[in-house]
Amino acid sequence: MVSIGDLSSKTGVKIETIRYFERIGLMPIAERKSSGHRVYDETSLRRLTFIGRCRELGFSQADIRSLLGVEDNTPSCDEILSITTHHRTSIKAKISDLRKLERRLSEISSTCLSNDSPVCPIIESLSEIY
Amino acid sequence: MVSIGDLSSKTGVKIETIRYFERIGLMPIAERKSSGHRVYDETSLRRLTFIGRCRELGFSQADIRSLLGVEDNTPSCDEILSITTHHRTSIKAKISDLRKLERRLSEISSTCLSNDSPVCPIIESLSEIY
DNA sequence: TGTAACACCTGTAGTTACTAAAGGTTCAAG
DNA sequence: CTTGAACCTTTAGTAACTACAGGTGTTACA
Repeated sequence: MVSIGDLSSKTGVKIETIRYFERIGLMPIAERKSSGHRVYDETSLRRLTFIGRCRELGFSQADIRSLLGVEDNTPSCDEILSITTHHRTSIKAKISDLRKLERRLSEISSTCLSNDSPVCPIIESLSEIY
Repeated sequence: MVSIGDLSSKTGVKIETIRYFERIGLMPIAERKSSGHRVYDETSLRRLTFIGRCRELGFSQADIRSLLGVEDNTPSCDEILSITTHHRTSIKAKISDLRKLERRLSEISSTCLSNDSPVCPIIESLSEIY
């Protein structure tokens, strides 16, 4: 039986965020001492650890909800794998988008390096009307 | 002299977003017809085109503000190159983070494929307390 | 036993970068 | 002259928290 501060340091999830997770239903409403202070057991610790890791892996709250079976019942192995695969796919897409961006930016930057004209070619190329 | 709808279709920036840009000071307060309808000239078109392209390149609003010299005066070529380079660096960092994520996810997924145990190894590994 | 420092409580507002909706005017075409 | 599209303002909603204000509880030490 630990306090919210202890739970926070064990999981690396900030206190405010734990309370927020309770508010939005990702964490169950914690039991309280007579003073109103929250107390947690190992089940809570496991659940918050899970949420924290999912967060580190970039899963959305909606995904985490599904993985935890918050609104529906506990998901099957198939459903879990499907959520994970879907997330991987969107990460790959994001990587490819960012790589394109990076290439464009490097092209644009290169126009500047060897230029001391009064007008900035970066700004010019970005404002150009076709 | 064009309407907000025309400006929107020329730049690909949604009407609501144009009004929003005006509200937050990225775009100057537009001149109005007696009816209150906004009218724009080519200067506006160039400015919005610039903002739109920056947005596509993933620059933050703060960056765009600096590039446009909204709060300070017009930035020098050096400042422009510095903002651009900084942005590139953070994109590269993001790419490398996402790649790590992707690898972790693929490891995690692989534990599931060949397993029909009653307990999901993905969920287990993510909830595990050390 | 007193008191200081700290942990905890609730509730609300702020963040980024928009998007959408409600409820009303104006414009342009037939 | 009417009708439908385009425009206006203002406000609220989104994701996923974070931070603050103003108060109560707990604990360590003198």
